Amino acid sequence: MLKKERHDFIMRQINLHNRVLTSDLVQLLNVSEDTIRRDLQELVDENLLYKVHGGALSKSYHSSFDDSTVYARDSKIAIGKKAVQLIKDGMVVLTGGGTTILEFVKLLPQGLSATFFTISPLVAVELAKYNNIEVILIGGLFSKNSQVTYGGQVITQLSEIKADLCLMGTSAIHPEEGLTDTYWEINQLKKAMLACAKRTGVLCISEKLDIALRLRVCPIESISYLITELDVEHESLSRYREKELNIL
Amino acid sequence: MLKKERHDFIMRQINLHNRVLTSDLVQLLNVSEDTIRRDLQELVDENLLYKVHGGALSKSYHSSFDDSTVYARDSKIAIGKKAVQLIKDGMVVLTGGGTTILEFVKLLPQGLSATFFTISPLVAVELAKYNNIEVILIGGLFSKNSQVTYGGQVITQLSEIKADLCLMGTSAIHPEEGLTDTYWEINQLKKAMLACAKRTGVLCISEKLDIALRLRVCPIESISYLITELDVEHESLSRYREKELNIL
DNA sequence: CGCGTTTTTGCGTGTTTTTGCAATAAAATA
DNA sequence: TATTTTATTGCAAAAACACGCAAAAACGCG
Repeated sequence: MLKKERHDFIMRQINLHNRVLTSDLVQLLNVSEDTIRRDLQELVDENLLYKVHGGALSKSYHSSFDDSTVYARDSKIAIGKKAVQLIKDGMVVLTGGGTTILEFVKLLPQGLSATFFTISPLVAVELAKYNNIEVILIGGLFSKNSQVTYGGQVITQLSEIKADLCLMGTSAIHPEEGLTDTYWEINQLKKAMLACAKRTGVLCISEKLDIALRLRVCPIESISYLITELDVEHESLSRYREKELNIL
Repeated sequence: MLKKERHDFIMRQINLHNRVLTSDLVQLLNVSEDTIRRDLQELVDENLLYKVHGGALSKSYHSSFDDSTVYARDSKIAIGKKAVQLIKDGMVVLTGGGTTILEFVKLLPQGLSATFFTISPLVAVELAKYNNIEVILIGGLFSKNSQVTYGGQVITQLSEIKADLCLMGTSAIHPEEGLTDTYWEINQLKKAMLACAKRTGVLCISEKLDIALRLRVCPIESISYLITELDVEHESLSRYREKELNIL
């Protein structure tokens, strides 16, 4: 293998996973540690990555580290970790869009082998970083606000899918009113998504609890899992515990 | 064996495997290392490949390790500016993916009112920033390498579209061989894209000129506009000027 | 044809690049 | 602190490379 090819390989790994371990590269590329170290040093000289003890980091990673632009990022990561537990090898999963789902995707285990349908381009791009995940992007009109595809075509395609699990973010959830939304199109979309999955998980930061908006998506009983960043025993969730749904 | 034959052989190997080792060529062609090295140097002078220690690499093999640092960004912006001139209010445009297209999208005028179909999630997200552009994302299997949707479903959907203009990036273009590609799926995809647009523009940085890969997408005559970062009168384009296509 | 010129090719020689190893230093971990 | 893991440095061997040279072949032209 040529040096340039090795460099390209390393850069691909870095851009894919934002980080790379020297020891992993040694195995993957089947060369000595010294060679990898020299490679990394040369890439540093070309200003393409950061070198740290044990491996290297992507440059864009550092800039996206102060990515505090994502509102309540810590909470969303906590939710993501819980949601990951629902995913098993071989599953067919349907996801919506939103920053919470995005954080969830970033937390999936590397080796996971599964099929993901999604209406969110950004989620698709993130999912594509996993080698063993098949990604199907559902196409249609693209919403400027919610950054997902919507409209009749999307709903038609959804009707042809049978997923094991549907994961979606939420605008509002209420113990009596269930899942609600403000926009007609998004409302229709969520109904269609619910309809094609055996079970549904709702990812919901605590501040969206106990809110009801104009349009009803589904009653609370239609939801299988409610996933928040709060402890399962937290009192804010007491009124949801009475209902027939699993709280994570 | 004549020198020209050797050169052709080397280029075939390169386009087939994206790389070639000096030592392999020595064996295959049964000549001395020096001859191979001279050959490679001459091919470099003709701008047909990259020479590296140990062999040579294809020019089209510019692995997508550009996340933050888009390769040849200036050139791509120059191309984008030219491509923008083709877009008029009310048009229906179909675009592929790739960094060149992405730069083009960023350069569109704010007020533009048009309809864009695209197979690239990233392009869709970028297009969504324009208020008066309707964005339709064509869904299907999502390719981890090229970051676009592909496969039967995409092609079916494309067949239902009638676009005024199709804009695509390119892996390789050659005055005689036309547009070519390495992967079957992408090849099929590009054919389908061409078929549904009245006119086609190819965005092509100059280093992709005069390269022919394994699979033919279309002859050069099927292209309406060739858009490079070079001046229209540049000599590298002379062999394309003889053909029936507009050069921007 | 003859003769000078150019092109092509391989060889020898010295240089540079690449790579792994060993010894030592530094950092992380327990 | 002790131990393990990771880095650094210098060194040496192998591989790849560049350059000049010369023989052979191809070419041009009177």
